[in-house]
This record gives sequence, C-alpha cells and structure tokens, in this order.
Amino acid sequence: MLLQNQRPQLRPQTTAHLAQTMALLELTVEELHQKVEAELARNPALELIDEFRCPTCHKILHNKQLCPTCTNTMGGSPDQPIVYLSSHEDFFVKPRISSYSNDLPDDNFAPDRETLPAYILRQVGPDLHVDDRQIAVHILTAIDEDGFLTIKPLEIALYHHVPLSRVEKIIHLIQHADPIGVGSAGPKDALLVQLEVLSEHLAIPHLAEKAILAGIELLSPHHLPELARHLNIPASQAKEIVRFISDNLNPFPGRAHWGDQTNAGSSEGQENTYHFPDVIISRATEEENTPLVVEIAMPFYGSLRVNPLFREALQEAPIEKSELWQEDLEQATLLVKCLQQRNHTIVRLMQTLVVKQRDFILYGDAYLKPITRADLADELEVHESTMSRAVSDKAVQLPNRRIIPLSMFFDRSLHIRTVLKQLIEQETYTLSDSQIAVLLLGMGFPVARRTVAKYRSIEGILPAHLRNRSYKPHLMLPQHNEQSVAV
DNA sequence: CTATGGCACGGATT
DNA sequence: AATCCGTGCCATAG
Repeated sequence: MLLQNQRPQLRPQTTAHLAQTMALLELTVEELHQKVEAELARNPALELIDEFRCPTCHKILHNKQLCPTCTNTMGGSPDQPIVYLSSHEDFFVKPRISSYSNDLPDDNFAPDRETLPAYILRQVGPDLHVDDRQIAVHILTAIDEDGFLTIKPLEIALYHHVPLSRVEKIIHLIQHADPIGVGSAGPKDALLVQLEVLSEHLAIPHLAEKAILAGIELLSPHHLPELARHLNIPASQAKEIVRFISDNLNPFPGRAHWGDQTNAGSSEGQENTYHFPDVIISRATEEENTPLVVEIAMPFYGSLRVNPLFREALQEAPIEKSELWQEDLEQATLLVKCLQQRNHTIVRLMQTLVVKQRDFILYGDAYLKPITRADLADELEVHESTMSRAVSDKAVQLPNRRIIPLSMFFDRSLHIRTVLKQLIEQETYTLSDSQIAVLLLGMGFPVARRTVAKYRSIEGILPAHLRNRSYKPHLMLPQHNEQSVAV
C-alpha cells in the first residue's frame, strides 16, 4: 500500500540515498560508530558539533538525554512509550549486565541458560582437585552480574585455610573459562586476561597491554589524546589500540553472550559472541502500568551535520579541487540524511514493537506474541526487506537486564516453548510428547506431536523415558490446571 | 505396541 | 530466491 504519505521529508530521494540507508540499517551501533568515525576523519565536509536535538520536538538538548518538554507532553502511558536516542559512547561507559539469571526476579528468569556460575563450574570442574572444587564454588558464588569477583582472593584463602597461591591458581583457571576473563577483580584484569588468551592466536597491537593498564577510562574514544600522551605514541596508533580493544575484548565478561556458546573455544577468540545493546528498554516507574523507556543507541545523532563553512568555501574553491570537494559535500549530506532515515526507521520500529510486545518485555518469554517482520513492515509502511535489515544483528537490553537479539521479538514459537518447559517442570509424572501436545492444545496452542518433540530438543529437554523424575519439593500436588476448556 | 528421532516436503518468512 | 519451520510418514528403540 503506497497510498499513505505521512513523512514526505524523509522519503528516500535517490537510489544512492536508498542504497546507503539500507546499508546503514544493517549496521550495529558499534559498526555504525566506526563508519561515522572513519568518514568524519576523511571527509572535511562533515562536522561533529556538540548539539543534540530532540527527535520529536527538535529542541536543542544539552545532556543528550530525555527532552523535558516531550517527556511531559507525550511520554506516558503503557502504549505511549518514551523513545529517545542516546549516544553510543555513553553506553560504553555504563557497565552492562549479563543475560544470566543470577538474581533476576523469578517471573522473569533467563530461560534457556544455566546460571553463569554453573556454566563455569562445568568447564573448570574436571580440571580441579576435589578439594579445590568447593573453593571454586566459593569463588563462583562471589561473582557479580558483570562477571567480576566481589571479594578478595585473600579472604577466600583464609576462609579455606589454604595458601593464597592455590586460590589464585583456581581463579586463573576460571578466568580462562568461557566467558574469558570472568572472575577477574575488575574490567582491567578481565581485559588483560582476554588479551593474553587472544595473543595466542592473533597479533595484538603493541602497547595494548600498557593501554589497558593505564586505565579503562582512557580507552573511550573521548580520551584518545590523553592516552596517546600517556603511552608516548601518536594519536593514530592510540586509536588503533582502542579500536582493537573495543572490537575484540569485553570489559564486562559476564555480559550477555549468545550464539555458539558451545565452543568455549580457545580458538576464534574474536568470534563476536558478545553483544553490545543497540537498544535499552527500561521501565519508567515500578508501577504495573509504567510506560516503557526505550533508549536507542545512536552514535552522534543530531550532532552530525554538514559543515557550513565548508559549503561556503566551496564557492571559492580552486578549480582543481572543486570537483573533489563537491563530491565530499554530497557524500556528507547523503550520510547525514541516511543516518536520519535510519534513526527514524528504528525509532518507529521500536515504538510499535515495544507496545506490541509489552507483556513479553515486562513479564517474560511466555508472553511473547508471535509477530512476523512482514506484519510489522506493512504496518509501518516500509518494505519487508527494510524491516529485516533493521532487525538483523541488533541487540536489545530488557528491563530485567537480559540482553537478547532483537530478532527474538519475532520468534514464532518462543511462547509455546516456554509454556512447554513450565509444563514439564511442573509435571507430576513424566509426560509423553503426545500427552503434552494434548495439554497444549487445551491451552490454545494447537501443535502436532512431532512439533512438541522439536521444541523439546530445542530447549534441550530429554525425552520422557530418560527424564526420570527430578523431585520437586514444591508444587507436587496433582493440581490439574484445569484451564476451563470451554469447548 | 508406544514413544521418538530422522528425513523430507510444502508453505510461510525473510 | 533462499531459508526456516511445522508436520507427516516411517524406521527404530524400548
């Protein structure tokens, strides 16, 4: 349906515009950040000014945060989420949290993963003396959501009456388990361990270690000059180091990782299993009907523009440069436009998505509604391929601090799988697949027996005959959840 | 005979 | 056009 025309000023004008918008859409904040940075360095027509405009009312903001005017007027109800853009660099500084279920509220637990400590223990367990295991357990229980050790090794040593070196040996082992660097005292140590592991397979820039030692505050793109001075190297080299570090290392090892978490591999350390949130969703208040706050990471949005001085200078450009400059100017304009287009798309996407999947966001996997990208695409009046690009590879942090792929919002069967899992957890006797199928049907999910089997295997649940009763002390009454099958 | 996993097909999604 | 997903059919294990 091409009839609706609500946003004339943002419609792609040229094929180039279209192409680049598409390309940008696919990028993660981090990737986009890199691209913009590179362009900024290369193209003199592009300018970064310290000004940030509210995407809705276009007033200039100074804190790169919520626009007070808009918050008051439009922010507000459950179906009126507060959506705003935030600088990606600010994200980097904020500690981000893991997707593990450590201390999440019960109704919102991370479903398909064991807890981080258990995960690690499984890896290091075999390498440990029996006596050392409980020390390891002790250490693991003291790991916080970022993957850091919250107590001193010495305390542990004293508690168990063992030499400090022994504790340190165990910690060392833990640090080298996946996620690498977990169990370190802080970001600095975590980075160092990761660097060490990585160095076995990858060339690392010189002085990277020193750079880390200098302090992670200096690793932000903001502090390049300072870092360069500290290390006595040119800024360009410092930049390379910072780039390498942010590309390959993760200061918060406990942070989400998904994907092939199977190979706790010593190999392929640069496999991008760590994900930086492109969008952060949180609740405005603790109330039940709180509006959701959606924070979208957008590098430089609003503060990137075409340099007006450059435009002027173009008038008096020397002939031989004129063409080149003209090109730069066009590219700069294009980039800015495309960036706006990208932002606009993502904002609208999140706006509707957050409303539609509100229950999922707040109350967990069981409440995910199966939405297809195509549905949403035509609701937003964009091409479905555009949707696909916008969704792909992005990461979202939910209010419960889980970081999940944006594509999970479009999972067709997650809700059923979750129900299925609950069903099995609460089963009084081992249910067979066909029985489960019937139960699910009763609950309004018509699934074939065969499909139940598939879901089981996806969730890593064993078949009925191998699933010998794990005693559940709670909830053992055969209370049939008669879901009043009004048939 | 029942419960499951494998293979493969068709329709939906991307 | 390429992939993913739910299902049916069949072989196999228990």
